[in-house]
Amino acid sequence: MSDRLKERKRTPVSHKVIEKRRRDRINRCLIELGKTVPMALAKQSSGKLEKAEILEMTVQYLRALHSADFPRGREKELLAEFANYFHYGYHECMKNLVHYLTTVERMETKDTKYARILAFLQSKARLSAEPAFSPLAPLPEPDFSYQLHAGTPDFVGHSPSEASVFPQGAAPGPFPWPHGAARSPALPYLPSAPVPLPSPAQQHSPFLAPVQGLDRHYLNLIGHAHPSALNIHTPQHPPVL
DNA sequence: ACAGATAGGGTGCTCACGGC
DNA sequence: GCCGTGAGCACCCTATCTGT
Repeated sequence: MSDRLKERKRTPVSHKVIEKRRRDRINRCLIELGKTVPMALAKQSSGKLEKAEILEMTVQYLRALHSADFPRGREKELLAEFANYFHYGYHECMKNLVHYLTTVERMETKDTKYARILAFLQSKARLSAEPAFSPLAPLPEPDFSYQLHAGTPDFVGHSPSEASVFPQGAAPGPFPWPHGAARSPALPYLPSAPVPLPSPAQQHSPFLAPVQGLDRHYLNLIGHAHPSALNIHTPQHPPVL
């Protein structure tokens, strides 16, 4: 055996170190992917992201980039839409919660608990919006004015007397995410069930603006066969709010 | 408190490669 | 061709976190 090989002789300790370095490399690259893939970045900004999720989103993202009809030259625009779509979803959840609290729980908007819940969600929304991936399309500050003041335009029609929006007085749902899921569901990133999106005329908040630009390419990117799956072009459901 | 999920660390096994 | 080694993978164990 040569001296050079003797120097490289493996000991249990060295193997531990080598393995440690290898795992570190894997984790480093996963972190990089999390910062690079728009869907992962958007989700990461509001909570923990699993390694498996990062990989899944990366696969999905790469498939989208390599799809034949990906609109060349629109990459950055679409990346920003990916990020904004997550915040749009968060905003939609908040709106549903407001509806639930006021109609099902019959909570008064003056109620301190009501105010605290919304203040908390609002603070989380702001935090998650800060590092968003949006080099070309800065995230507009969501309009939360409806939250604490029933009767503002966004809030019109959500008095407790209008609980009939929910069938049998129940809360809207079932939500497409697994009941009791600690984390967001595995891919597909978007819920499989149709999601009622407001028509352009009903979109008052500037927060929704980026989403309006979503086209069939975007929808294909995230695994839906056709835009109608999300009712974006021809909403079949009345807007929740 | 408990169970399930996840991540990290350690170690054995296998394979490719280089020296003899 | 045989042998020793490094590198990678797979498995197991443990710690931590989170939801019920």
